[in-house]
Amino acid sequence: MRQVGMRVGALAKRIGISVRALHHYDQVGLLSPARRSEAGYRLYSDGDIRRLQQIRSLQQLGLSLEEIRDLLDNRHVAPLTVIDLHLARVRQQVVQAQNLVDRLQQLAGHLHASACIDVEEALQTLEVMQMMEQHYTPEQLETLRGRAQELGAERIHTVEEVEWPTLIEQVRAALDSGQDPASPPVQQLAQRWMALVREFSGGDPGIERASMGFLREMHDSGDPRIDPRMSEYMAYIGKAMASNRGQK
Amino acid sequence: MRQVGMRVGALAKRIGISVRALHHYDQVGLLSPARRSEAGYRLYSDGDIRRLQQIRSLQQLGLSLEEIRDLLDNRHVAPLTVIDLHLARVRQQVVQAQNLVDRLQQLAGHLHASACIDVEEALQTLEVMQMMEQHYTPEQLETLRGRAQELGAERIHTVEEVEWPTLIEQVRAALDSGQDPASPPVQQLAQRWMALVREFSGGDPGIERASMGFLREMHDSGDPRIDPRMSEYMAYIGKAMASNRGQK
DNA sequence: TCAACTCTGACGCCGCGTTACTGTCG
DNA sequence: ACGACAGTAACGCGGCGTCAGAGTTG
Repeated sequence: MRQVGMRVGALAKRIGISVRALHHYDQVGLLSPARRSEAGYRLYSDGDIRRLQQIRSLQQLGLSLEEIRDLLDNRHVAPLTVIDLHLARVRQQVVQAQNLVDRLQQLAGHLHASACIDVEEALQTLEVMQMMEQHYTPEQLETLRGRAQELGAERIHTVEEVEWPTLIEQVRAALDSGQDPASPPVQQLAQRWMALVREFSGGDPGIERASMGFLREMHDSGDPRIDPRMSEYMAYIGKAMASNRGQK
Repeated sequence: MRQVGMRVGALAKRIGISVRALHHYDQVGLLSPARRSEAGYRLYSDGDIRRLQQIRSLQQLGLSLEEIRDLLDNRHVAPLTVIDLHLARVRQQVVQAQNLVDRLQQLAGHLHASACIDVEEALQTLEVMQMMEQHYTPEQLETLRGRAQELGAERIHTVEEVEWPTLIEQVRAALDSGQDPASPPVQQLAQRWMALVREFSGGDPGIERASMGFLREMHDSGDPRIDPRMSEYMAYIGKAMASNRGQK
């Protein structure tokens, strides 16, 4: 019995694998049975079984069938290199999956907090968060989080949904009516603008600079949540602030 | 320009995606352009762009295209559930990847330590380690590791490669020559057997019991590294030990 | 007319799962 | 002659990459 070798079904059951898998290994040249019966049945030798066990072990380490074949067949591929490279890959996977977990937790947090918030809204929040993580340094993010807590969710909501839109609209009106940036009304708008920015940045110049890049990036990417004329407004307010500094 | 919509190439460049991907999204009904030109060119509206951005965001969270479609199309699939479920999946991924890292590090350690050790040898070590992790409790493993350090690598090697094989061979000879398990020579072999087991188990009865299951498992799985008559030897030695206890 | 773009259609990847149909063994 | 096996061949999954060949646009 042992001499003639095992057939696919028996081997599959013994190792805990599917017959199809064995067929596949044969097909790709990873494990071909030592012999065939007259009827063409695959007959696996003890050596084949050992090889199969090695294959399974290496598979559980996450190696691809091709890598396993190279490892077991070619002595010239250094196991050290293969394993070390693979280790680096898997480490990378862990990091990325962990990042995913973090972001998903944030999103889940938003969803649970705001009860029946819809996907789009949560996604907007998430997108902004991701953008922020790209544009601010970790310390700046820390500072911003601190400011946000001081201000409270209500105040933030008011500013984002009421005060900024109102201010932007006033700036647009002033710009379109051709008012001089140095004129008192526009100066007042500029003051208000700076006040709002300061309220969130906490006066940190690094954060204010980063915010500029952040806004420009969102604008350039054509984000429809950003007023397409935002750069005009910013230039206009910039002139107003410059004339103010000039006067002083 | 904005009214007629963007064509694939432009949209692809703007979002940072391939044209093929957009074709694919259209094919699977994830994102179909608002209109088509007379020549059949896909023309994407601003709404399409927003949707595409949402798609990309959800993709970066690791959701499948199908899940994304369901989330964005059907309001009846609760985002909470989808996200929470996915979060659980990704957490699982992290755990498994971390386990992989641990095992790979062990393997890499063996490879680096024994310089030019070949794959098979390292794999054997690894397989045994995995078997051990299944059969011993974490505390037992801790104990075993402690014992192994006390004994030193050299002593372990001697026992595994010389003393055990020698003892097993003597037991086989005694068994095959039909010696009475209660006879003094066999009693001595049993003493030696127990001494070797105690040297590694540290006398912990839980470990000794687990080791029995461990050996039997390896034997039943037909591992060619285990002497196929091992269970015979164990029964024989068991009798010897029993007769010893009976005498006492 | 030419380049740059667009279209559709089809195969390839990886590790098999899943039919579907035919042949062999006891 | 039947049922439990074996064989080969083929498509399918996910998310596109990558041709190939033909038509459109500026």
